[in-house]
Amino acid sequence: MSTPRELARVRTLAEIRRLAWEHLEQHGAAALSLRAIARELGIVSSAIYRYVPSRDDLLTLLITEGYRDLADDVERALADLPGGEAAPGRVQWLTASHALRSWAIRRPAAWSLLYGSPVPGYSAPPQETTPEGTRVVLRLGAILSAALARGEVAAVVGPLSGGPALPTALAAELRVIGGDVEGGLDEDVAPAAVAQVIAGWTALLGAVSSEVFGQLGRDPLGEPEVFARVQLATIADAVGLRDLERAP
Amino acid sequence: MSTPRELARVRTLAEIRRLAWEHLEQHGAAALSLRAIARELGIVSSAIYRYVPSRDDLLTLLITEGYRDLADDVERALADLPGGEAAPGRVQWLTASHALRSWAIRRPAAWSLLYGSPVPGYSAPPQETTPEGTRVVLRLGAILSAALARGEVAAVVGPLSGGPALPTALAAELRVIGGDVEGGLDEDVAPAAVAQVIAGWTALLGAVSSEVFGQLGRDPLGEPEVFARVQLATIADAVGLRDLERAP
DNA sequence: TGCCCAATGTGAGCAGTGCTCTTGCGCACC
DNA sequence: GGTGCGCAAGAGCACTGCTCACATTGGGCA
Repeated sequence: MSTPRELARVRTLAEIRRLAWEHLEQHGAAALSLRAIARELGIVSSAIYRYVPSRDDLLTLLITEGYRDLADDVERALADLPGGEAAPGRVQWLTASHALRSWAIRRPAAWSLLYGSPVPGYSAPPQETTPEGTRVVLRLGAILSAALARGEVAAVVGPLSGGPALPTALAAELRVIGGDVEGGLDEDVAPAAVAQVIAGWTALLGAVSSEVFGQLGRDPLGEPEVFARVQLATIADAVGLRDLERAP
Repeated sequence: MSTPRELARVRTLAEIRRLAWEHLEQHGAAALSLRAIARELGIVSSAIYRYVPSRDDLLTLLITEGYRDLADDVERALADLPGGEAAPGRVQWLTASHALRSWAIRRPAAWSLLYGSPVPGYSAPPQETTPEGTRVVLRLGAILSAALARGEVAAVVGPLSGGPALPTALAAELRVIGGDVEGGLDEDVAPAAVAQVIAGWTALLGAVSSEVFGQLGRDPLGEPEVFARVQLATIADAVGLRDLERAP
């Protein structure tokens, strides 16, 4: 292994991915063109199929790479947090939220690819994208579970008290994570907590997507950073994460 | 006016819109093909340009039509509400939320067109889409404003107390609506309320989009209706709308 | 060192797309 | 009853994904 040919091959493949991202950032997912990539690579259009089986496979490649990069970013931000896992749950959640948002702002096309409307005629193969794609949600779930176990979460509100059972694969995974945490999650509280995490997650997706996609009008607010901070803090509130410094 | 020719023209245009929606529902926005529509219309491909200037103009047409249909749906649901404007704010908000969601479930491609990632190379002309596109948010803002004036909204939480000013066109519009309501909104509370509405709105977008786009895995929960109800109720909670029957 | 064959690059070609242009037909109006 | 305008037809351009037969070339083995 690592013969010159294989080395050249991975180099070419990396260059293809780089050009593909460049194209994606400029022209959007649906306009991703293998021919254009081949052209910029200085190669005839058909030769690209020596490296990438099809356009859809390239998309899958980019999607998993995007998920991985995003999750790495979030986990890096959490690792840089003073106190680490011992930091207050709300601080961890907000750190992850802001890492999520700034990644999306930095790479709007990538965000669009991961969390925008699905590319027509293409659906990502779950067995390849799911592992990387669920890392962030699961991390958020772990954060909330830990905070819950430490009593940092306000009482679950409204319709969720004694809420309905939510049997789902994601819920199961989240409950597993909850089980790993000191104290774990007893049966009464777990379904509601799972619902809270998912609700917070979809709210995060909505807030970030609205900003990235310009859904609130182009440059809706004079102060995007301030507004984003308010939005993300509101979501942290909605999830029940108490601000330990303000309200003891 | 209404000569036979003009009549035939509007009939053909309506048929084009119908076929376009059909195509959209089946193949997605980016795959919308004028040639295919012309083919199904029994017309040669170039003839379609007598009716629709370009593919992008057809998209604009569909987008405004979609916004209008959605807003009409929401307002119809609110009009059918027993009590009408006098109904509790939370009931009105939840009614609008569920109308929004079921419209999205019923017309996923339309939802994707309106609130998904923007179609690359195309951006909707704001002067044509904005009026219809903001009807639902503004309605939600009016509902929250009214509820606020009637004291049905829980104290604004966390970081929003005395929150930062949010000077924006949307905020201005929302404040105008608030001014129409009995009692109006005084300066202290308005910015926070505006932030609440926008936060609730983006959360709604996120929740609905996650469900429509299958972001939580395909068929994530065994009981989609139950889960949606919990999600939407959580958002109503987050916005601060109190459940008058449960917690007086 | 030299040779073989697999890995890679080439170019033509098929079917599809959006869009433009010229040509000619037929209907509606005067 | 003419006739001018609205409309359809068809060819054509440039682009896409993808396939296939063929040419080239360079790495690894004898």
